[in-house]
Amino acid sequence: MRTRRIRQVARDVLGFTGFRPGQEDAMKAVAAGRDTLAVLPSGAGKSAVYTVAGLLLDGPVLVVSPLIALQRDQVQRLQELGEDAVGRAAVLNSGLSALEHQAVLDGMRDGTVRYCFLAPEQLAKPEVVEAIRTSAPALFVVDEAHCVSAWGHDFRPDYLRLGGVVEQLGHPTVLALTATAAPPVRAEIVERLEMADPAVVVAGFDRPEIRLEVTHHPDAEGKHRAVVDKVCELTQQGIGILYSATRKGTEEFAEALTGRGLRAAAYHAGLRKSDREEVQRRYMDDELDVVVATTAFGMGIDKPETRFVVHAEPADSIDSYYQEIGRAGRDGQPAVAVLVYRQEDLGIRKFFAAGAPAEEELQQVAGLVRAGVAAGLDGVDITELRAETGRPATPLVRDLNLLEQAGAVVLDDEGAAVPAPDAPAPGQAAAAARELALQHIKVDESRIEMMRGYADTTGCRRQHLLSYFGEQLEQPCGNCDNCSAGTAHEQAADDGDQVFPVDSPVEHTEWGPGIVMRHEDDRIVVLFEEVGYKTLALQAVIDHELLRRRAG
DNA sequence: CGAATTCGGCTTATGCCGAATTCGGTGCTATAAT
Repeated sequence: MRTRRIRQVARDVLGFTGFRPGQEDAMKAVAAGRDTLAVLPSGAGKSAVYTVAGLLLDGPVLVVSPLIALQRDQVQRLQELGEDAVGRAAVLNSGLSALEHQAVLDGMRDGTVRYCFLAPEQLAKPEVVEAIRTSAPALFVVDEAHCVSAWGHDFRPDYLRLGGVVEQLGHPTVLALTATAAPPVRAEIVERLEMADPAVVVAGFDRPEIRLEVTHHPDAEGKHRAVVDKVCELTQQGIGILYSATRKGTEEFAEALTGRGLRAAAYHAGLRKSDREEVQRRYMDDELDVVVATTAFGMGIDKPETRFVVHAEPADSIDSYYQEIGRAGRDGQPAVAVLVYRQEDLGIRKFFAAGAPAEEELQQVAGLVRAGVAAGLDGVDITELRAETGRPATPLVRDLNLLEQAGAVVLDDEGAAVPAPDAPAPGQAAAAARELALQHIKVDESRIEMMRGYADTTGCRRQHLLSYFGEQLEQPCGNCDNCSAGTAHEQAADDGDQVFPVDSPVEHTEWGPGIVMRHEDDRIVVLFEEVGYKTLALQAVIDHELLRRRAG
């Protein structure tokens, strides 16, 4: 019954004659009012889920999207389907005048605006949340949901507060969408968005058309040459993206490649907005052979005939790496992902992962909250903290989030902080909050180590990548450098499988509780709650009784 | 964490070397000046 309605709407509105893997399952779960996490590859397939499910639900659809450019694209896509078919779609952001802003909220309330796209920062404003609440949204979509875990902790902390927003809105059905998320990232998304007993749909993870290669280089100069040569070689076959970790790196590579006769341009967040748009437009219009970019380039870029993605430095995690190489070969034709690897380049990722707030800083914020409330305020908000400390808002929000997790403060609907009922003294609270931040850093560093593991493996690279995401590939893929070189061999089930099966909960003598993620030859990889991923030699584990199984 | 740049000491005048310092990625929003 519901299945028929879904198929009918998908056909009538989107012209679908069939579904991509996972799409229909996700639509069904959402249409049935169930919170859903859908891990589906690339852009087009995901937006269809909320477009269709939204039409079957009674009430407006709210879509949280990280970039304003992305929001505009989605609105345009819906507009092309016709207002008669899907209703009105609108964006809600700081680019609107006060009048326009109000008009969108009014439109949601009177039912004329069916889809509303906004960034999480909009939902930090209580009056916006309140206006949306009265429009009784039926569906709360978080697009690019991996941003919750990737950006929430320090860069865009409002992502961490979306769970509270969902509650304030009366818990409409929540749909989280992403193209990549390893199991612990999935768990964090579910937790942060306060999703209730969610349906988890994972499909179409493998991208067999992308050939996987890693080349190793001991020195910087040799690596630089290898990057330029590789890109020159690959542009014989088509266009692509070269990722570099720094802005300077993108400029230098772009210049070197231009010198080799290629149409190359750098892209990073330090360029003027108009220049960035121009580079993107040229890439989309086939006027460039290669875009040389930092991580600023990618989200929302859909260029299916991208033939290659080369990395001049490793990404900060396998999650990010998979996201970035996934931009190649979306047309289903052969493509290639090359990591030009030098061990020292992991250093810059470690630098980015560092940076816990100082204890004095946290103590000051905790102290100000306490003093403010003692002086008669209902709560201390960011504006007051900015005035008192002279520090920018983003780190202050991060500090408050850490203090909240440490049980020192409670944040109300207005975003104002009050001391928690049994709050520890500011000094203790600061120590606990800093401990939490250090724990995040350890986990981030362990994710970087997993990137090292990918670079160093002599096994099938695709098996390695997919097992990181909890997917098993039975046979070596035959489409990576290790398979071609003959060093890849089937990952045979070994003794470890009997004692510590994948997914089983374990406890380490030093690192505490964790979950077995995968087996690699004579080693096992465990994700520990407090220290992140660790690779352990199975023999040592057995000899020294380092791990024991625990009930889970 | 590592690369690039600047600084300082030594030395004896023009430059050289090691030590110290700095810098490095993602975007929203609000606000001020055209």
